[in-house]
Amino acid sequence: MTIRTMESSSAASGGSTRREATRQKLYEAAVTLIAEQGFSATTVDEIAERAGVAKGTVYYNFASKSVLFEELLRHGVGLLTASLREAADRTAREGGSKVDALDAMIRAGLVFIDRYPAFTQLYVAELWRTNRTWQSTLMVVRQQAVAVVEGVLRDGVEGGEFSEEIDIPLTASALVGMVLVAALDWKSFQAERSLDDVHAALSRLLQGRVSGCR
Amino acid sequence: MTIRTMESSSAASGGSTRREATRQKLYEAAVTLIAEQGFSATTVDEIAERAGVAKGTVYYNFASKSVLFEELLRHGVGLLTASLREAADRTAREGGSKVDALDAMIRAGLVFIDRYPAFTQLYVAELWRTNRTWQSTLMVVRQQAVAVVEGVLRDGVEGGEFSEEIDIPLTASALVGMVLVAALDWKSFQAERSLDDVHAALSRLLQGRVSGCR
DNA sequence: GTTTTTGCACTGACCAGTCAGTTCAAATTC
DNA sequence: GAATTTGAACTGACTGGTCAGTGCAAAAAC
Repeated sequence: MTIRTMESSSAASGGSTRREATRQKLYEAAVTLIAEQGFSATTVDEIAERAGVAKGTVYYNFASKSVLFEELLRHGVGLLTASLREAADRTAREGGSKVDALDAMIRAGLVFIDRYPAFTQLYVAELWRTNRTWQSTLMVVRQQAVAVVEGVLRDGVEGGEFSEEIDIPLTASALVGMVLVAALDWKSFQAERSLDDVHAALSRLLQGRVSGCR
Repeated sequence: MTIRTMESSSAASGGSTRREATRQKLYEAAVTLIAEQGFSATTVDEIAERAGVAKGTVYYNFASKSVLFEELLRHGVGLLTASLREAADRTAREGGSKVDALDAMIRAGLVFIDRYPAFTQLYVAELWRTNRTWQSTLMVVRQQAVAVVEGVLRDGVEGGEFSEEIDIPLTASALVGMVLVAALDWKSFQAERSLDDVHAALSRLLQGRVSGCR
């Protein structure tokens, strides 16, 4: 058991120290490797090599391989949550409806996945696992993101825009799933298509315009 | 290089030999362990122990750990595809519309995930990875399943039931994602809810009845 | 002069895959 | 029908390699 005192004392978030730059390089190296191969199949030596640092540096900056991964997860989902919230808020500010807000969040989700496909991949791969040390981190972080969608749905029901009958958590999950899977398939199997294209298809589905909306 | 003559001569499919029973036990042991921990983190010793056989038996029945996993994938997705196709065919036979067919397939998907949650979990975790030996197996098998959904969409467009504007592969992905993520969240976070409940929520979403269908 | 990084040798646990040997039910022989 | 043989199925101790994590002295960065 290594002693590693206070990870967060000096420059917890967004610091511009040298250390922060090294950590960023390590995140970037780890994210692609773990997305490709999975956590267990990725070695610390590989991560260090891809980041262009010595192995010792990894352990100078993170207590362990798992801790590196956990902080990576927190970091990534933090970005996503901020982006979703920003999309919802912007729509509200501009006086859009709640469907507009959902639509804006779909786009924000697509933009995120477009920019960080490896992170998304890795996140999906770990999300429903059990018995892993970082499970609780993952749950917390998931809830933060899903809560944004649920909030918009709740507001929509209260404002009379959505049916009272809808099941908020389940509908939120389903919407997230729709975007997630469509986007991952897009990136994996038809990477040449434009974001607007994908967004248009998902919008149509959201608004029930597939089956003519009888 | 071990010599392994004709795997399939005597009782290739559904045979009731002792060997077949052992393989089944190994599949069942492997699927839960790999779903929980991932492929690399799961040891062959663990699989053997949970299946109640000796390690050597694993290697008597499968050329390697990866081969065991690949055959497990093929086996599982085979079941899913058959079930989806059955749902689509049944609806057609009974004179249902294409929306009815999609709805029946959503239910078939939920039933499958309800029965084999571990398999689903493991499948999702591996699907978008790259650089793994079983990647091609996974792609083939994925396409079989998605093709069933695409087929129904295509028929629906031809028959005038769906808009000509829809993007078939993307919409199919999105529908699959909707069911997949909603169902995994259901199993992981609100396992007490009934299948009918979940199905109702997804039906509503499919038919655009969320936003009142203006 | 303090913080951070490097390079590298080392350890101990763990694990995929191997192989010589065992088991036992069915086939063969007498 | 009792004795013997066969071989597919199974066993588990063993091996060779891999990898997370350590330790530390010296260099570099600030």
